[in-house]
Amino acid sequence: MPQIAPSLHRDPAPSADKRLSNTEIAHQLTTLAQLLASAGENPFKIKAYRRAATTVQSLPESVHELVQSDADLTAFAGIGKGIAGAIREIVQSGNLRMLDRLKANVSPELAALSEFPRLDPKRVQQIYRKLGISSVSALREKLDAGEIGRLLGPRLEHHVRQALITSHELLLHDVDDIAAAAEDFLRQRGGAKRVEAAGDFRRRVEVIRELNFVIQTDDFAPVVDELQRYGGHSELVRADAERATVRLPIGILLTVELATTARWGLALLLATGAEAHFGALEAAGHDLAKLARSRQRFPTEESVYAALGLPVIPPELREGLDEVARAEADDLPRLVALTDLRGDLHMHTTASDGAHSIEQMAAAAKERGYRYIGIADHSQSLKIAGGLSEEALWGQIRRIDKINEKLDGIRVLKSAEVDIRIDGTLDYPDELLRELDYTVCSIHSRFGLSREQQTERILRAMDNEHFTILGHATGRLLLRRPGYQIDLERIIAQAQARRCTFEINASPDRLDLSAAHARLAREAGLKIAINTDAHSTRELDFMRCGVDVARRAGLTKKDVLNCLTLPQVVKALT
DNA sequence: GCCGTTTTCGGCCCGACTGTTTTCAGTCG
Repeated sequence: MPQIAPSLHRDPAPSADKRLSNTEIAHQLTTLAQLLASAGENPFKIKAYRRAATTVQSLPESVHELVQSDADLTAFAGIGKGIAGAIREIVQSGNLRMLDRLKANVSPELAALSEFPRLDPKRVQQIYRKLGISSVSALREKLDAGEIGRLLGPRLEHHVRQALITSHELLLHDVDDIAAAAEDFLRQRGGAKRVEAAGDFRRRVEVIRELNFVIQTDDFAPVVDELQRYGGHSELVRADAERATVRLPIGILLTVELATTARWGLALLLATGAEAHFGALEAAGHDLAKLARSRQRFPTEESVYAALGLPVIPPELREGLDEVARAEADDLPRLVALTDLRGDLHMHTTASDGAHSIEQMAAAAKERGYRYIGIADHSQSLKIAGGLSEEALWGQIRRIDKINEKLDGIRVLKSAEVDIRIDGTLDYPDELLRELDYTVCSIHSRFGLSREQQTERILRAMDNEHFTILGHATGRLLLRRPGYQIDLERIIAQAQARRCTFEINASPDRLDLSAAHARLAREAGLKIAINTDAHSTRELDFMRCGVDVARRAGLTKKDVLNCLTLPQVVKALT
């Protein structure tokens, strides 16, 4: 079929032809970062370009338009004068001279690698040499054939796989800001009259692939049009008269569903999920599908659940576990809330790898309404994190006593994040551990032990009478690293026998215990701590993420150790 | 290259251990 000549009716302005999306601009910045990395440039400079690229990808506004309207790009985090200039050059000329120069100076295979921002050029060149290949397509073939794993080991294989597959998942904590921006966008640019988040995000699932909103508007088509302009351009994945999905520049999907006032509650419930929850409702004889077919009004979720003869089930519990049975028995838990927390039992200070002093952490905690905090700096064997020597911990104990004399309204508890050594012994002698109010004991080494060995290691550690809380029980890092293998049921049984407990580590990439694990611990009757593991005053705000997990696990404030008052917690810890 | 409750320079972890690709790169917080 012959090419059709461009229509003469169209706007002929050449500069308007190619409007770069934020994705394309960010891509140039990450490509540049890759080439700088290959050229052995200053790592901080490389990081700066990567960070700026992420910022560009996260913006709902079109950076192209921002440049054209002469907006100040340096107002955005991680974009200073230099990178703002680079972005302007990309938008105005379509390319970046520095990038072209660097490309011209490297071999074609290295230049090709720069298209894959997460591929480490050094490691790939190593693979190229050993396998006698020189292209990304060959690399992909070798990966698929299992040769990289077989010849070069699982770690390199993992690296290549991660780098070649574009990530379409984000941590819940990172999506919080994106969801807020998307909601604004839908109201202001889309003209939506009412917007409410649903889906996994509303159920507070720890990793998000798709962001869902239910919206109300008189005209859905302009919303769909506008969504495709999100971040300059967002690819339309699917759309019909009442539902549209785009892929945002940052990688995750955004789905918007139209609802009326009369059916708002039903639409919200259906968009919130999870499928397993609907399955559990159906299995218990609650015919949600019939309600959906009816002409009845369901303006709120309350009205939907009421029609099913049930109280409202909190979104965090809608996973098809025991929530429907508990709702039927009028036995839904009153889930723990952020305001129920009275303290935080795991944080670091400048004594090890934290950014703030004991006094600063205490002041910041007091501002958040806490009555106590526990300082749990790293122990001596964790050199990289500046773990405290025995002498240093003795000194910190004395210092905390002095600080407590001066503090008003908040008490600092003495603790340490004590390494569980390979043989299951703790990283400080008993006579020192005895001086602490409690301990957080964690594994920070030898993740590769077998399930049996790792479990034994923790069980042995719990034999120590000074063991109080198991820190980040599995060591997982979401989207980066699976945890080490443990037999949690045996460890829970030992915790019951030895009067130990667990924490939900609220660090957004840990969330460890997971909701499923926290549920098991709760069912065993253990009181679980929700701890931020904060390394700065700002990270005390991670508590919200831990509370999300606790709620998904069905925890009430009675199940949470640091919902106790100061006298109660002191008693519970002795 | 960015940034500032250590603000216009000098920071932005980094240091010991692990384990096999057996000699240094990856990994822990």
